[in-house]
Amino acid sequence: MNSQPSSKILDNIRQACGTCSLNSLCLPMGLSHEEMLTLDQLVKRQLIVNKGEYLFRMEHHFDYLYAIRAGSFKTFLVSEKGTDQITGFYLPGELLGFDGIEPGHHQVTAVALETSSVCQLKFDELLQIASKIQGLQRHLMAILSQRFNNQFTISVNHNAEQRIARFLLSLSERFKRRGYSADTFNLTMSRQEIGNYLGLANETVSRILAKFREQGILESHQREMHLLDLRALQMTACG
Amino acid sequence: MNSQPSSKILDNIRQACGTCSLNSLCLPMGLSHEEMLTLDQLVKRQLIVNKGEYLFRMEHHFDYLYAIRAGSFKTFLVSEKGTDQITGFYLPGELLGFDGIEPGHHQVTAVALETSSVCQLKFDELLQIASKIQGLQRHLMAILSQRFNNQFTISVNHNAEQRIARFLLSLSERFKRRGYSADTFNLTMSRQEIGNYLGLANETVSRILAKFREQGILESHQREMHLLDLRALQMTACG
DNA sequence: ATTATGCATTGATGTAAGTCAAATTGATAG
DNA sequence: CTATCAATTTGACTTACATCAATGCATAAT
Repeated sequence: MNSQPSSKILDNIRQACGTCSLNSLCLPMGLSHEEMLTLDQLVKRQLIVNKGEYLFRMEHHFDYLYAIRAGSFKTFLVSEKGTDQITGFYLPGELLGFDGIEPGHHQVTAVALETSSVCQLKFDELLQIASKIQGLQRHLMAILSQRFNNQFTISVNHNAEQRIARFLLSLSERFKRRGYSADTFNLTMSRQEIGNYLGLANETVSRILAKFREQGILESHQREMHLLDLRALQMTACG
Repeated sequence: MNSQPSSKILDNIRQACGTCSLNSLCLPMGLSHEEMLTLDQLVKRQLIVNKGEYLFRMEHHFDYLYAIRAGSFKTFLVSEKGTDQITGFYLPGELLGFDGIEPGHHQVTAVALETSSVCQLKFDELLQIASKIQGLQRHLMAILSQRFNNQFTISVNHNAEQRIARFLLSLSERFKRRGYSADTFNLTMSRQEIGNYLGLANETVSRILAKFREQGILESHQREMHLLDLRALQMTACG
């Protein structure tokens, strides 16, 4: 089964992540800063995905997780009658592909929203390492559990305003954690895609953003977002 | 740190699960049938929770996962303005408590919907064992990933009929896997609770169940459910 | 520049589901 | 057996958001 000894695998991962500025986000508990110094295997594990291209497709075999180095992705599932349901947006430093673990093939399709760069991590190897490294195993489960919890943050019992406020705050939070501005960013998804994700019509998204502008909560032009009053946005999110 | 050697811990778990008819559901990949024969530590790890009692509470410290032996639970979070949001229902053979992994304290409160019996599993010990047993680690992640995926099965882009149809099918499916009838079962939750979970008013739940009755899709009286036409229900679920 | 093409915005109208209210049923206690 | 209380059902009315439609802007292609 495991032709590669796990210490060798571990070395490869160390090399791959050593110089990545995002390593603390992908696998924060797993590998100490000291462990990650060399980089020669990095390029081998790196992948460029152009805008609109698939990273993986629903029903295709599951082998890898992907850590986003740069860019962004959406995942969606295609329903019985052919309509898409967007299930998530993914930003730099975030892991994606977990949806394939169980039946062994992906439950969703992942598409790049802009030209993006990802690191490919063989899931089996990652698990092997996780069983060796204190905290990594737990961290992977934490990612999954948090993702599940957050799903209810943007949820069925919230109205359109609250959903959009929460969506913006979620993006803001995530950009901030990655060292980007928490109040000024470009959306890489359309109104249509936001609406689909939140269960709203794109017109509703547009109207509510207009309302937020009128209220002085934010400025926006097309996909440029500038949040002016995070506190007010939080109040709106709560209702 | 680990005063107990992991082989000792493993023995305890074996003993706890050896005679439980649900072991194949809780930890199917982890422990072979042969491994689980003795039972003397079982009672120690078993817990009875009466209807309406808490299994764990939001913001309380996270240490344990719970495997349901009998009964059922709901989990909910309390929003900023004090309203509840039900985040899940849990049936025999299912694990709950994962919500606490990340910040180290629970994100939701778990309440018994009827008198229930659960097994308490120390999460740290479970992880220790998972790193030893081929497949268990992966299985735990699979549970989490599936749960996340399923969240979109009952989702924002579906109307009231579809949500309720999907909810019933989900219950049916889960009862079936546990060896219970797939078409006849008692709901342990109120219309109010179903509505809260699905983002609908309890009146809407009531009305749509009435509609399903008229259509001959099911018979229901209070909380007794008898699904007559699973195929039709599936069609409704898809729209 | 000029036309195409897709996305965003804004307005007018319709509808699914929420809210409010009352009636019915069932469970529990006295 | 009757009273009480909660859950469910059903009806009348309201509303938030969807849908349909038209217009305004961008970016890209000619």
